Amino acid sequence: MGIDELDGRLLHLLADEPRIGVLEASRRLGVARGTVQARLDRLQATGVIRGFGPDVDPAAVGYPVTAFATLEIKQGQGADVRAHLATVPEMLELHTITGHGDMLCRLVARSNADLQRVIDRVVGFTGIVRASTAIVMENPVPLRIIPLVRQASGLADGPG
Amino acid sequence: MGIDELDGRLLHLLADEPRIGVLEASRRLGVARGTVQARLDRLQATGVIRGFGPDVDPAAVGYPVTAFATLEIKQGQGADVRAHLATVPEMLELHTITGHGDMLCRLVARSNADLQRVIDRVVGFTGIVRASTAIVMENPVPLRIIPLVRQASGLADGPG
DNA sequence: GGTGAAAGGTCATTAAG
DNA sequence: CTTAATGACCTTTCACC
Repeated sequence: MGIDELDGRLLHLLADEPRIGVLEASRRLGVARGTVQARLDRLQATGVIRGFGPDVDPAAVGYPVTAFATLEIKQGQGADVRAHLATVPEMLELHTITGHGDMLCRLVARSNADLQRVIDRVVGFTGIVRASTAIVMENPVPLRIIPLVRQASGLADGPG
Repeated sequence: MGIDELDGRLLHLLADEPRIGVLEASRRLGVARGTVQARLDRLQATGVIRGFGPDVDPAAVGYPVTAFATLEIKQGQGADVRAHLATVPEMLELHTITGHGDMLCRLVARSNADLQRVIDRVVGFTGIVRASTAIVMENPVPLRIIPLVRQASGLADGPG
């Protein structure tokens, strides 16, 4: 289940320089080629590394506005609502959560005005009782994983 | 600012098969290698592609519990709170938002019990007036970008 | 450790806005 | 005229056996 210190250093290296090769990585880590290859294979096989997909910035493709919407769902309508939300391209992420609301989703839009259109499309569905939206103003900490990897692998702070 | 249809197809291809090479991509897209290379360079230079960092699953490294916390911040304490939150490895993402709360953050933990420890660490800071947490039960739509890329580039549905 | 393949760079030519 | 695509060539580097 866990990852060790070498896994942590490898992940950190890959995050810093994603286009690094196995050979170069083995040099930086001070281990044999085969070791890096085996670790990489294992990390992918166990699902630690889901993939290396391009990290696309929604703002850079014309969607600079982000918002989080909490949706209250009518009992028994969950599956239908999920299917509906999945068809909205501006809906980037959907969670079912505890608490007063039932679902939390991340939305993007071309502008604040456009956000209204997106929200209308999202909530324009029977089964959604109520929606409350919070617009993102700043993003002081963009989605990150390295600090957690350090924690999980027992790495110290500082570069590794 | 925007991206065209070829950019969209390239991003889609990269998302599908992240380890694809420039040469193979050029074959699949039916354009010259230099074209793919130029598009890739431009997409990265303009910030559309932030990087190709490994997509690490927090659950697979021992943090299967996800939660969203809304924090109400005392006026003028924003910067200090941000700095504090940034030191918490289990805090994966931080936004400042409109609405009743002032900040929204994504947290992970080793268990529901461990989440209490994380929350205590997060809110154990002067400047945070109140916190409300929603635990994620399911994630029907994990963070995705391709549908938005299609929308932005004018691609039709279906594979491409 | 060797070998075939691909990445990355440059260039001149050509097409399209 | 400016921008982009193309195919060619070359060198270094890597992945695989």
